[in-house]
Amino acid sequence: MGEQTTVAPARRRGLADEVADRVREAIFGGVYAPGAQLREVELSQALDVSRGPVREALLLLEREGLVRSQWHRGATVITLSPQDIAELDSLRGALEHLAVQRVVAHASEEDLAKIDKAVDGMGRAADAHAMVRCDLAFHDAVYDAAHHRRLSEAWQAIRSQIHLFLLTRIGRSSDGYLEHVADEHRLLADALRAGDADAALELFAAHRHHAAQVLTAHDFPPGQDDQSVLGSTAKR
Amino acid sequence: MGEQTTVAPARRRGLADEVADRVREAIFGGVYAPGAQLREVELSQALDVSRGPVREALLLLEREGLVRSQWHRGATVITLSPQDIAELDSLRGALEHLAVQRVVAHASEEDLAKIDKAVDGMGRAADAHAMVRCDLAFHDAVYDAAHHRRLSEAWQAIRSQIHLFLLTRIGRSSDGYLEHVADEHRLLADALRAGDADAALELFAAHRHHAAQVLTAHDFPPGQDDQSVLGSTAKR
DNA sequence: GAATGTCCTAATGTCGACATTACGCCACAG
DNA sequence: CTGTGGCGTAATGTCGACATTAGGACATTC
Repeated sequence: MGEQTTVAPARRRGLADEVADRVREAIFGGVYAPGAQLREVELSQALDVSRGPVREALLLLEREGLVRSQWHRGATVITLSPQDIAELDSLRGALEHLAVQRVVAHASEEDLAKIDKAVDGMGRAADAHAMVRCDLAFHDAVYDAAHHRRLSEAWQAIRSQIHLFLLTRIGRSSDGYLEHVADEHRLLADALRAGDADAALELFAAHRHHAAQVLTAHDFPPGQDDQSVLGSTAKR
Repeated sequence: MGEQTTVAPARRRGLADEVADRVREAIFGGVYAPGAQLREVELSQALDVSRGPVREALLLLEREGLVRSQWHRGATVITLSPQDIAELDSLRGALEHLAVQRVVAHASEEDLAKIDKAVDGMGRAADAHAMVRCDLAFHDAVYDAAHHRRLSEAWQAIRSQIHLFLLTRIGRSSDGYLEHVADEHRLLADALRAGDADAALELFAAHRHHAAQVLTAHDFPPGQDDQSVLGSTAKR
């Protein structure tokens, strides 16, 4: 696999980051369902740390939009309403739009290789949960290839929510996901490598729309107020 | 002024938010220059609070991108490199693109009135600092009118950096800003009210490009790798 | 003389205890 | 029976003290 031209920056992380990771995994693992309260003392006892790092970790998770905290009422796992999903879809669209443009414009062969590698990983995904992780890893690779720190941060700010969204999705309609997702991402990767911005943009938009439909279709009729960003860019 | 259809949510804020506000103002006021260290004990003594809220406030400021903190090395005010400005410009472009679309699609008369009001406020701006605040208030109003919580949050994540950018800008070329900015925003507001998405999009893009040029032009020749999102959609 | 190892200092990271707040229960007046 | 008020409890908000770490100055060695 890829040679590492520079050594890893060897940065040390505090307890807070560790705690944030554990809590995040717990949420994705179903330990804390959406809407559940995350009590500081409970977490600090369970993880055997003081409340300080736990507080800091909850702040980090709030930055990711995974939890919502209010004054003197603690933090709770978010619940994704249909409107939330529409928001995630449209915002993700805006971010990916920029990301795809930048990848097409100036991504190195190494960057593209990493994206391909992410696609390859989907073939080895055992269960749906693993596939979701691969799905996100693919998009991570795309944002990495865009070489845009703030864009990646903006993606990170909704990544966990998308993760939760995808997990909810496989809970509702597990069929058709495992089979088609790998092929779908292969198309995306190929379009990026081909350098065809418009084609890639359209494929990414279709990819998102396809994903969002599964959930919203069950809650209320289609025709959401928030259509994809695609197509309205140029035709003035 | 506008009738308030619902009472204010009356939410209480903690000390951390208060501290964050003070520190933010101090940075914008020039007390802490870009690159300066923000020591926790120093801040806690100056504001007469313990280090807990100060730590939390620094976390919040880091979420806004105003501060960068490293393990056991504390927080420092960010310094905006030309690349940073290019990143801010392009990301802001992606966000505004979505915002303008949504405002044109479904913004109420009340929303548009607030935007107009923000433009009116620019006429009464005494100095450049006040004008910068009005400038940001205008864009705040636009994002509010978009009625997209996560989009507003994404804007908040770069708002303070844009603020810093605009302050740096008036430090370099103070002429031409105070006179033209009000008119420029009036055009933006009118385009939004007219409901012409494409025209508004183009005006917003020109507005951003015009702002970014002032700074980047001094540092190195034009032709930055990161032109505005507008227009670069199709030609690959 | 340059490189290396060791100590010191000043900052952040972490902890446990106390203060403050919000929510629910229950009594009670209307 | 309904609405209001007070109280108790359990959580978060805040604080000060201790532990840990990074960076620099100094002495040491080859």
